[in-house]
Amino acid sequence: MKSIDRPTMKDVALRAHVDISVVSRVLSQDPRLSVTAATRARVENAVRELSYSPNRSARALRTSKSGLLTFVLPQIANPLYLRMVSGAVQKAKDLGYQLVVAELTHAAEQLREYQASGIDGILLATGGLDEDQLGEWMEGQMPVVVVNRTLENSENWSSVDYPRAATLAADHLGSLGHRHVMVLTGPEKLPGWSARSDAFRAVLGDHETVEIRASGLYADQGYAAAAEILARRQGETAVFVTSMMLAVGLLKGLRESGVSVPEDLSVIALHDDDLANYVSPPLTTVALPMYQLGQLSVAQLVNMIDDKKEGPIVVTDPPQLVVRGSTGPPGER
Amino acid sequence: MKSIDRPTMKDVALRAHVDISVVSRVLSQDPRLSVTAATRARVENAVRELSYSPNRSARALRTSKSGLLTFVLPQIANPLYLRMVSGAVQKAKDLGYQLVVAELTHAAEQLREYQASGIDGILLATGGLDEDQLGEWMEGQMPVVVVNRTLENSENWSSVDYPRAATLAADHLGSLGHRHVMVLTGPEKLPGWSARSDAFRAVLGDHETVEIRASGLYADQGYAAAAEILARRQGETAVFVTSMMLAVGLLKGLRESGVSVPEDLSVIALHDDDLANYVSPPLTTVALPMYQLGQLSVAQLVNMIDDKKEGPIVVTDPPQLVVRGSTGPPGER
DNA sequence: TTGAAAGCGCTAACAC
DNA sequence: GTGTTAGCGCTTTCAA
Repeated sequence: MKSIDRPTMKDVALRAHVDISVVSRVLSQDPRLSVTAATRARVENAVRELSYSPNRSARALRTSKSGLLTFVLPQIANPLYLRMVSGAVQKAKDLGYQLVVAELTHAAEQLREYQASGIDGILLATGGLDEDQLGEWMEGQMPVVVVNRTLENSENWSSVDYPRAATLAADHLGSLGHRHVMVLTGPEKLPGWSARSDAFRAVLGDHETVEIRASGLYADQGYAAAAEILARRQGETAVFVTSMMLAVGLLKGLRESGVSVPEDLSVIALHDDDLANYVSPPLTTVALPMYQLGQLSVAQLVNMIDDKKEGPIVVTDPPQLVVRGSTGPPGER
Repeated sequence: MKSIDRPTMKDVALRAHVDISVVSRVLSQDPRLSVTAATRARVENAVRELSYSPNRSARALRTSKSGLLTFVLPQIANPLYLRMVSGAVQKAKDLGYQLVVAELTHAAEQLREYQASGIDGILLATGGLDEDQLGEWMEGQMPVVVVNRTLENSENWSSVDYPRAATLAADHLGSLGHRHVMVLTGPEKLPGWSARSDAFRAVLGDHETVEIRASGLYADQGYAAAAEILARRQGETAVFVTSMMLAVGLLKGLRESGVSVPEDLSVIALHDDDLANYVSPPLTTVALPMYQLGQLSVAQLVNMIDDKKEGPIVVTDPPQLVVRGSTGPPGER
């Protein structure tokens, strides 16, 4: 399959009766441009008439910038990341980049591959790695933004406002009358994660709060955690889950154990997805602006590529409480 | 942020005491290579010592092949497509390509953009467009594979074996004792879709089968269809749903109408996802090899790019019945 | 304000 | 079997 020859800058130059370099200047919107209005118009006409668009490979070679960003995900088939990717795709397009997706497999060798592959920067979404493992990524010469978590030894991260979201969840449970609440959270003792439970406890828990760690972030690990929750429960009337898919699994576990939600136990989770409507009972959540997180992370990365200073990003769009059926007053039964 | 200068082919050539063109030949594994074993070894050593990897932009410019494939999706945030994308990413990497993801928005203008953006080919997953709308994509000079559906006027499509999957579903319901079954299917009268219900009817339905068309393929449209299903139901004891997310919504609709599944009505759906475990009752499905579909579609596309003849692809990995809680004998209550 | 020219790193046709 | 060379399409310095 052969693609028809597209017009080059030379063709445009010929048609506009100018030198190819003039075309280049007009197209690159050089700030200190020195082009007559007339010349510029001729060039722009020629571009339009030929429906010329620059050859990305040539530009990439010349400028040593590929115009490619890679979004590295722990596993693509995870609904949690989809809105983020969607936002990232949109923003990348706006900024003239294309977004390549990749799955994180062998961290170390993979980084080398990326460096070899000529991409301009990396978005790294991988809550599971600790800061040591992340080290080699951050120290490489390639711009990297770690998405959806905080970092202590680097400013190259972006996140949504988990403390605020956790506070919203705590307020909701508090206003319902809950005083004793368990926390179901992710597997690792990572800074981003403890921030979620800490903020939560700051509102609700002057007393001791039982915190259960699931062994992962997916529904099956939430399902597995149900048993531990029930075993360690001592009068708690609600569970705060720090990541939605865990709650989806938990709901199933509780159902099978004959615990009714929310009469016996209320459940609220961070992150929202259409899916929350379809579990039973529908899951009360705090929705977080993941689409915007994707967008802003790309913007941040591109700034790094352009050598503009850029600190960490926290998306300011406020989290939204979405009340569905899984929360209610305590001990209603 | 400045990336350190990577070694070029020239550096390798210098170190191996050969001409740059020899390096090129060794690296491109030219079939009719004419290189001494010794020279080849020297080159390979130099490559290793410098950890050289070719500059993709330069190669792209020279060969006018970017090494980029774009996967166009109707909406990224749809679990249905995830495994496909995952398989495609994996295969693309194996074949030396990178996979760019994009969302389908304005079909017409977008195609032009792709042509301008220098990608080598397109995977198009968009069950919603009819063959006319697809026309401009197929007729362009760019290789396009339409993924997950059949086409009548083109061979450039790939699909899983929906008829076989539908047959599996029908067999399951049949062996359970169901004789009167409704079909809930997608919105359009597309060839790929009628194949699903036709195959199903071939097994079960000598008699007339009521077919309900949902207005989309997502859970909310399945939810909306519940009312119509119940209104038009005349003794049917099961529903065959041609796409999983519809069934997820349907289950909720039935639950809210007080219909118990599977006692009052069995539900079985095409496509499987972990999610099916977490709805209530767990959904019986026929799992389809979507990961392999992603892989094979990429292979097919790359063959087109390489001018190798390639007909349509139907993934041969067999569909698998996954019995969960939503199917049972009719009228058990 | 515009033109000329070099060269980014690589491949491939051709010469030796 | 190996080297020479032209040039892919573009950006950018320098000269006019």
